[in-house]
Amino acid sequence: MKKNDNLSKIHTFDEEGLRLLSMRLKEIRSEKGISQEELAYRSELTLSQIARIETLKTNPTISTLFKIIRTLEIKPSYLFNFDLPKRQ
Amino acid sequence: MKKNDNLSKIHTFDEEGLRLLSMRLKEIRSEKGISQEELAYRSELTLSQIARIETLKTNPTISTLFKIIRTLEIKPSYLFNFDLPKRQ
DNA sequence: TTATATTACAGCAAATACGCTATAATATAA
DNA sequence: TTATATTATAGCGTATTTGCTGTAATATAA
Repeated sequence: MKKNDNLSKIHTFDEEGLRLLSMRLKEIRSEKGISQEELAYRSELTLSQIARIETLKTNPTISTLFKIIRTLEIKPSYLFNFDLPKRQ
Repeated sequence: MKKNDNLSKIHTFDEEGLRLLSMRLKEIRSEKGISQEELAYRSELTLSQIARIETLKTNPTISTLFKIIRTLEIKPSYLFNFDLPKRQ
């Protein structure tokens, strides 16, 4: 997987955004008292993928996040309830 | 590009979510009076990619959307201000 | 402690996102 | 109308996501 090779990256990784997203997902999953495995199963995603999102090992597609959002029965804006300042 | 080959799809495409997202992006871009090209340039994305998002030809990664969000100087929740009902 | 549940990590193959470049189609202005 | 701006489409190459399948590490329970 080689995530430490930051030299060969075209599709750039917004680490700050991904970190905030990961935090929100963990928070909401904890609120709902659901494990990564249960979320994966109910979302029709793999446990791998849920873990990769929460540990910042991947840059998920929006459809993957939509699956999670639908499963958690939340509004998309609830998962994305954080600020992302403009880059200077 | 072959978007009509729905038989060999693993990474599933949430068409409804992508359509809602596309609508919000067009709306916000129009509110701000900015062209796809201008948005692409300022976001450091390609015009191709912006067009693909708005015409539902791609399933963008969240980092791509974060670039757009930062450029438009909006909250992530503003772009995701729509509902996604749970799948039965 | 030991057992169990949960989370993290790893490698492979298939599918796809994205940059790049060009062109076509469409809308808007003159 | 013609010119110009904007949006849509297309193909190619590379990097990446995701599923799949394990295994390891860590937390929790007994």
